[in-house]
Amino acid sequence: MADESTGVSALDQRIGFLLSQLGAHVADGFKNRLAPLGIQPRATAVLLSLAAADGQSQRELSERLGLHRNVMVSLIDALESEGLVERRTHPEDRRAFAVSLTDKARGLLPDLDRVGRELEDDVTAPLSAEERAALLRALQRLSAAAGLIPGVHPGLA
Amino acid sequence: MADESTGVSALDQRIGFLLSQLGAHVADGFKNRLAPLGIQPRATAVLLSLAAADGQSQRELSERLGLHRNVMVSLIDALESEGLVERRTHPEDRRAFAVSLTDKARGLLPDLDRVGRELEDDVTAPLSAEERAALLRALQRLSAAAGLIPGVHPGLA
DNA sequence: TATTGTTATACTCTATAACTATA
DNA sequence: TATAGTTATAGAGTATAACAATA
Repeated sequence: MADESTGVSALDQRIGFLLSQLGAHVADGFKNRLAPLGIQPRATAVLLSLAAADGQSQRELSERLGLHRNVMVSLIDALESEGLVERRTHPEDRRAFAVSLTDKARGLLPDLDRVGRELEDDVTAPLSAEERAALLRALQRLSAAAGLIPGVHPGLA
Repeated sequence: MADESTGVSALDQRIGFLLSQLGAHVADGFKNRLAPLGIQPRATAVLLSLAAADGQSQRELSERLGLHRNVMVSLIDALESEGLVERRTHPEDRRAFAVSLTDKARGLLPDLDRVGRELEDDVTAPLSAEERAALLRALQRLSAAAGLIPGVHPGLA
């Protein structure tokens, strides 16, 4: 396993390295496939979070996605100028906005889902259905054991 | 699988998302474990590349690691000021340097290897030895099929 | 004429703090 | 007094182009 001259294991024998390498590759692929839709990964995270719970405040979105609230301002600014979200008056707190998806954004959700599915199909193409299912279960267990919040990407921050 | 109200699959059911999520987590963990050694992931990549082939020029290192040559200048500057590499005269090209590991850097290699092993053990703790081996093989196949160069991390760039 | 290493420049990102209006 | 959103500022990081020495 270890190179005789250096005593250092090859990185491609390391699960940690492979996870990180493949993870970065997948993240790049996702970003590239998103580009034609004119949307970025962070914006996607906001849209999906709002799809699950519309009308969240910017603070709620920031906390859930692990971003600083200052960053959320320009993110929502961009989404609003693209007509994908609206800042509505918050029903319970006049300091806050209730950020809400527009119809245009709802029309985009299936595309976002499709991009994710196509990417997954491409990346896992070498695996049989059984191997794919086993990999999914293994990754879910590792993610849970690492204390990662389901659906929250640490690289967004 | 898909949420009834939105038609969007949960991200934690997606192999692509999980790979990216875990990959970012592992990369963070690696960076954190490296910090006490006073070294960064990029610098680690340079040291490991030199451990495999000492005396490479900055251009060779740049190409192999997927970094721009301008970035390599400050990277080597930092490593040199820390006493981990030396710029020697290149035996075949007087424009170039032969970047060489110092004894101090060679003494650091086992630590770098240990960090990678400890991280892998932590991340894969929930898996049996058999499951771990199966995961390693699956990730190796996916990495190869994706056209990734063994041992080269796309996120370095 | 092309290439290696270097430097300068502008551009983007990020982090911190401070401000306003509400609570 | 604390919080939601915003803005300003400085620092880090990145990309581009240009330069001197050498091929």
